[in-house]
Amino acid sequence: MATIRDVANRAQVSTATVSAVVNDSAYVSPELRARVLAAISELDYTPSLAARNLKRGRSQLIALVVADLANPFFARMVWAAEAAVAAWGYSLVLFNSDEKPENERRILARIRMLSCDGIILVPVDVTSAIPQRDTEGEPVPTVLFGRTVEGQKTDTITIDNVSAARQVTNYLMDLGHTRIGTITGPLHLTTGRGRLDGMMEAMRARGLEPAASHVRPGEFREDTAYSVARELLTLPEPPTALYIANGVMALGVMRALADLGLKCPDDISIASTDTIPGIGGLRPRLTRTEHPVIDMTNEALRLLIDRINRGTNADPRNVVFQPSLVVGESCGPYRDSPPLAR
Amino acid sequence: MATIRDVANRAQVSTATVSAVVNDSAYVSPELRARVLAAISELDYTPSLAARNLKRGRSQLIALVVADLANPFFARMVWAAEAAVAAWGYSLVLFNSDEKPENERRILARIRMLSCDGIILVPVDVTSAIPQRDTEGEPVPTVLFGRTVEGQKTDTITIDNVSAARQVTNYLMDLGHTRIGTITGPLHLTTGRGRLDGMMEAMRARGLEPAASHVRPGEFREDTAYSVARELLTLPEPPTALYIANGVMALGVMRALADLGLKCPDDISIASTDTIPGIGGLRPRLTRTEHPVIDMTNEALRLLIDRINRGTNADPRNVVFQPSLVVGESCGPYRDSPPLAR
DNA sequence: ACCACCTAGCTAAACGTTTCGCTGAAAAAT
DNA sequence: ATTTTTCAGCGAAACGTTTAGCTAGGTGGT
Repeated sequence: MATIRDVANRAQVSTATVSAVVNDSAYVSPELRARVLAAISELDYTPSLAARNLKRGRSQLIALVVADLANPFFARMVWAAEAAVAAWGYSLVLFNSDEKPENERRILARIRMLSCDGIILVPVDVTSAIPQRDTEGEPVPTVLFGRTVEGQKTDTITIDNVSAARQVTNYLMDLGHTRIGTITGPLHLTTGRGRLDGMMEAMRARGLEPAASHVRPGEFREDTAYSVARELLTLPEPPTALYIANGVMALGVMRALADLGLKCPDDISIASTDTIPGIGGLRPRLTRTEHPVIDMTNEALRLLIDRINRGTNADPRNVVFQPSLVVGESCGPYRDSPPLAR
Repeated sequence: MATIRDVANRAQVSTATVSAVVNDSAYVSPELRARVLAAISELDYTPSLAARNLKRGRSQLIALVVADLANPFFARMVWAAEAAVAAWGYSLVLFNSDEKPENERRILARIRMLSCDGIILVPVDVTSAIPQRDTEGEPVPTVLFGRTVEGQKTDTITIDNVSAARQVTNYLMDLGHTRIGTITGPLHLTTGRGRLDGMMEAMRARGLEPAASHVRPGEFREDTAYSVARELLTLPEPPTALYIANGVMALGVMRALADLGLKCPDDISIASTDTIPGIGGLRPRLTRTEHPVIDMTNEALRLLIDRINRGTNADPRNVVFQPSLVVGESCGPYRDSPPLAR
């Protein structure tokens, strides 16, 4: 492949002149510019970003590390991130830690080797470590997404999980439900913990509390939620309403209802934090809080590009998005003695 | 950030010795090796992939260019590709051409600049151009995925679209349906064209042909399929069965049915090529051909890594996956005079 | 005519790594 | 004891680009 030296030879100019034309970084006379452009075209010259990176210390790469790429929530985030990164003139390097700390460590080491200009990270745990450029501690520009991490001075983009859960729980209580169960996310994550806290706070504010047997861990996984929902729904005294802590688990719960021959809201009311795109149009429409994933991702990129350009000394910023309740068709007023599952 | 020279200084050896230790590429005495490893640790040294790339001519990057990242089919592909690429020791650079030729051209130019070691490309059109390393025409190792391109000597991974459509259409005809409609993909794509061809061939083999008004373009988009389905289903003599050419459009059709108060298979039978993960568990379960996206993606990566290692001179390989019909609950036997939509 | 200033284009070093070829010391062969 | 062979470790060039500093020629002022 042709290099800048080949182009310089062909155009009878220096490499500095070719570089000035390619980058439009200095005045070059029209005559020389025309010769350089002709040589570039004739030789089909493409600059090497590796060489440019080596000289300038910028890779034009943004790393995105999601926690569970199989989750449609993160698929939407990837979609938005790719578009935003392209719009800013970068390329997206995608990693999936699959909720494993050892994967995350290896990925962050790889990101240092690639000398990515910035990172968007969905941390696997509250102790995830932001990579540093060197032992003196200058961090790679990083935005934490959706979840926060202890003791780290980085920009963060989160949603108000407590408020999301509170809105859903209040809605169910407004409909008269008092026996409300929940299927939770992992409680070591700020998202999982915040959503359970929000539900508990909302119920306690009205002098209520879920039965211990009605609070089950679903690990943010569809299949786990499916199993747990079957258990909940076949208890002697099942809940009359369910708060489900993410969209993927909501899908599992809907599958469990279908398999048990139960309908919502006839037999049970269900509502969730977030949903799955695509099923939003199916009946019954799920009552849920909506996460503005696209807006959050775009804002994360804006913060990150700003951090890359302005350096890492400025105070970190924490942007908290507010979820909004979307009332669907999956919740109804409390009624005595819902039919037992068969 | 520490460089190999810093490590060499600290360990009192040469950069060649440090490189030999880091890469395990030559014998180094235990004493020197220990000194180098200690220095690496003390200085928190991370090799620069940019410098390595410049010297070796290998970036350790694989580019994945999908055609529509909003489509869950491609989201699954991205999930599988990230895992496979990581397993082979590469990093994944993700691009979304959004079915636009001008995006694809810009993306392929960027991939050359990044000197990606290989590309998996879902081409936007049958005339998409595989990038060359130089004007002498040595191509970047590339595997075309799902769709093929005219006159290009590259490895390809496809599904037998004709067979997929034929299986679904035969199933519907076996149930007694003769008035079968279809919502097609873009016909300039080998996938869209192949599926319509397969349906036509299957019907013609039994002396049948869809009514012209029953063949509508859905562009592989959910919202387009939704509109088109409403039109089809409110015709004076609507089809009694529908073949839908991809999973996303099947979702749109199901939404249209729900909005029109129609049920399948009671009011109409519907079946599709491919589906959307996540809705497979909801009722009624969609009858469909299943695309082994994960297997196809893994095989694409195997072909690509092999091509990277062995060079681009070997004959191209074309692996065609066979879809399999999965009978769900969305099709029933033909019955006279299905109820009209209200 | 001479001097001062400006500027387009050039030279060459540097970015961080790899690796070829060299060399001095040790081991083996005679 | 001498000669030959082997090998661990090293020096330095190269990968392709950018850019600081230099210079020759042109322009403007006196």
